[in-house]
Amino acid sequence: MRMGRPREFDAETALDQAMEVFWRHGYEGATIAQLTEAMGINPPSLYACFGNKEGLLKAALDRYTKLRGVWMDEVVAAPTARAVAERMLMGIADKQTDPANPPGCLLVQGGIACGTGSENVPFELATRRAQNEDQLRDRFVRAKAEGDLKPSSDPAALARYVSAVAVGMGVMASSGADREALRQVASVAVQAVEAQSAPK
Amino acid sequence: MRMGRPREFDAETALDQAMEVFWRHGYEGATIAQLTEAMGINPPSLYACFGNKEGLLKAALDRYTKLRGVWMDEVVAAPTARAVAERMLMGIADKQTDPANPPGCLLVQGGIACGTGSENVPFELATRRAQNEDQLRDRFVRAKAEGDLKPSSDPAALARYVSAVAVGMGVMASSGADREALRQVASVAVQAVEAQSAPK
DNA sequence: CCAGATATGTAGTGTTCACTACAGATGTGG
DNA sequence: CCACATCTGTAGTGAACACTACATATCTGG
Repeated sequence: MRMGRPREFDAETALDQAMEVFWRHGYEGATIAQLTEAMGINPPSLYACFGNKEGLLKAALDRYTKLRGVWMDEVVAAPTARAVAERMLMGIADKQTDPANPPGCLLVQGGIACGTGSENVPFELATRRAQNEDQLRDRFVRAKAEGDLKPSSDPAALARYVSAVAVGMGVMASSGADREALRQVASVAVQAVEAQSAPK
Repeated sequence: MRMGRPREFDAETALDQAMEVFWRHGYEGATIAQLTEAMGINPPSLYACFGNKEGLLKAALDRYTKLRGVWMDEVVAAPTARAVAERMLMGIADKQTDPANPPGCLLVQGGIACGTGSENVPFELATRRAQNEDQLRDRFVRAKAEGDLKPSSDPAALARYVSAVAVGMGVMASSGADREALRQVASVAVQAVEAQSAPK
């Protein structure tokens, strides 16, 4: 099998740069010119490697969720439902205001609403947010089985709630909320989970 | 003063149609062609009346927040902080899944991230979301003064929290969450406010 | 060192976008 | 009825967009 000329850029490094552009400007707001410049490549290299703009977004999302998945594993490893919620929301407050990244969350900034021809972009983002929610729900199901959450509690509703708060914090972060403000939101939000926890 | 030919369309009716297009596709995803078709007018009429695309968005946002303001007044008229939060979040669950409108909230769907040249669109939306939050905060400040909220509570943090949940619910609604799912989120969320309420 | 295969850079392609020039239509004031 | 002002519909405008044709460069297998 013939190999041909090897590519001169590192795909993952380039993806990190593309991720940041999508994160800051959204899918529709990001232009190929911005993406190629940030990635340090020319359009033909981008299309040869990722197919098209949407393919590049999906690759960036894969990378994002993969990194995030590692962190989520740590989150759900917390001992109680309350600790899970606290670790998650406090961590999100920090992550979403980390100056190393654009503010907010790529799964929100990427594109909540899109124009004709990009309808599956919001769907793609929603699917990945739902995966997070599922992971959280499974953890809360376990917490209920362990007697950590009240028998009357609804693990799915709790997971959906925590997800909603996380998304809301992301939007706030992208519109300028600072770390302390987000931590206060997280701190209040955790109390609802605490209210569903069994008395010790 | 000369009057000239009168316009043949009703500006508010046309705005309602434009609002729906922005709501469904976002600012960048909405095209002038879609907007003019929905409004039943031609581009020159749009530009004569609203200046440009961004002017049209602002006019639509003004109309949206005006209608919403009436409802918010009812919300903050609830007797307790808990009742305010419940009325607001339950109402939002219903409004954001009302089939008469696109799902979610225009102040979120309009555009969280935008491309170069539309940077002030997200800012414009954030400003209007902040107005809601301010109204809520003022109400919670009062609740604290009345002894309805604990002395240790932070009205600004509570208002920010409720706003965040509302935004998160909007994103969920736009990605397919049904009314019951949103009501469950609201129901859980209210418990955090309850935890900040003074024991009766 | 040659043939085939893949990557790269230059320089475009057609399409779609927000926006407008212009001519005709419809109103008001004198 | 005329001068003027504003609106409307047709038909575009230049610019920006996602994407690509093509020539050249750089690799591997034989």
